[in-house]
Amino acid sequence: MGIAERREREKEKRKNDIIDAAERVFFEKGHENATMDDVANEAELSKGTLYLYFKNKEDLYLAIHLRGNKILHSLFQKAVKNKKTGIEKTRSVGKAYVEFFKKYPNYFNAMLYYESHDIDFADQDSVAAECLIEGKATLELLIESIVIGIKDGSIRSNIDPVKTAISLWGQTTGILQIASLKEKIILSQYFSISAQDVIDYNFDLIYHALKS
Amino acid sequence: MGIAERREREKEKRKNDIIDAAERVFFEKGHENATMDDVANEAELSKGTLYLYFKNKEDLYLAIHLRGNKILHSLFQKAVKNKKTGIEKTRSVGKAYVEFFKKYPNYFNAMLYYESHDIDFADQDSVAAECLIEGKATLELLIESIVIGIKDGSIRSNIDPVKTAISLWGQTTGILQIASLKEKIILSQYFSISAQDVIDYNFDLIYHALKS
DNA sequence: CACAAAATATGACCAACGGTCATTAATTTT
DNA sequence: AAAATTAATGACCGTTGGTCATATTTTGTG
Repeated sequence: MGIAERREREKEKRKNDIIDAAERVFFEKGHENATMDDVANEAELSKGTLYLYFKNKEDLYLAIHLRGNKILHSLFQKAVKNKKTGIEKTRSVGKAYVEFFKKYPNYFNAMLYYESHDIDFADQDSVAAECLIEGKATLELLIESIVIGIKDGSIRSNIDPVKTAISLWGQTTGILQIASLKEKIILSQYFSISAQDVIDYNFDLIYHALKS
Repeated sequence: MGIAERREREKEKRKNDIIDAAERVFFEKGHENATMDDVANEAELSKGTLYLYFKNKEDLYLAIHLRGNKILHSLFQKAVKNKKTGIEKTRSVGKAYVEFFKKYPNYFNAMLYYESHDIDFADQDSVAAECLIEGKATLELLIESIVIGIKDGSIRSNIDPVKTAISLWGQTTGILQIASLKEKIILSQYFSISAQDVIDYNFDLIYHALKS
């Protein structure tokens, strides 16, 4: 009964090839300016075929985001491993997020799209649902770091790990969003500071809020 | 020479009427699902006329955002006035932002659009350029509160007011973005916490980071 | 008032794009 | 080899943002 499995493999491969093509197109033109015809051409498939593998344009873009989120997840895992104390782990996770932002700006944009749009999670089989699971697993690493920090005394004990993790996630995403979209006009032109300055500065603030 | 002035007034009035109509449409359907034809119908004008007053759909939506930002600005002014110490002013400004988020969810959505999209500020006469100025004036109030707090000793002196203000702005926007878009699915369903919990919690974190 | 000039407004029209579906092609099963 | 199932195609459709030649209204002039 190897046929069904082979077909499954081929289907998965084709799906991946489409995402590969979609990345080339979306990363070059951006989500708004990229068209499904572009992707079809790049993938050397007809447009209709794309819709056999992905529900719609958003679903396809979320598939790209999912790849990015998996990268981020592994960066978080590395970050947690390399440090001893909880607060160091926590800070390291934050640094990993910034590293992700700088090293994979295109994936970061896909993440921003995910974070700033009202995604439809209703369909359990959609890519969106997968993103949700992957996103939770990623956040869980941050929560765990904070828990460890409370236990080892490096983080003050009167905080709530889950709320703190969500706060940190939202905060940092917000800062990186500004850094990404408003650097030229607001930061540089109005206040003569670099995105990196604000990012670094934000870390100090957070550190100050958490340490015991 | 009253004619030119009257015409100018009438032009301004018409512009406002269009924004009024646009609010009704955009607020009901959201930015993506609202069409320029909808707005034209609601305004009882032809579509072509809309384009005499606004460059494009985004410009019209930004005009709505500008109204929202002016409301926020006045809330900030009130917030600053009512408090004595710098840290109280700063906290009060934060509370005002949350009040804005709750009381004017539609304007808040317009603000989120502005914050999460790559707006074209090139044209000096566009609504986008006005938004920039208004946004800066609003942020300035936050900066000023922090400066006062450093002077009166309620905020620790080794922070940078501008960077802090930008950080707080980005952080809070990030949190409110999550609260707004991901409440149902992530916060409630996954972690059983309310958006309000996270917002309040975030305030405590920030307070902790700033106080001397 | 009559007529020209300027300013406004109109809506038919266009191009672009996301998405669909009847048809065709390829593969597997019988 | 024929039937049945699965996969792929691309012409086509509806919607929408935006335009522009034309029409209407208002203002200026003799």
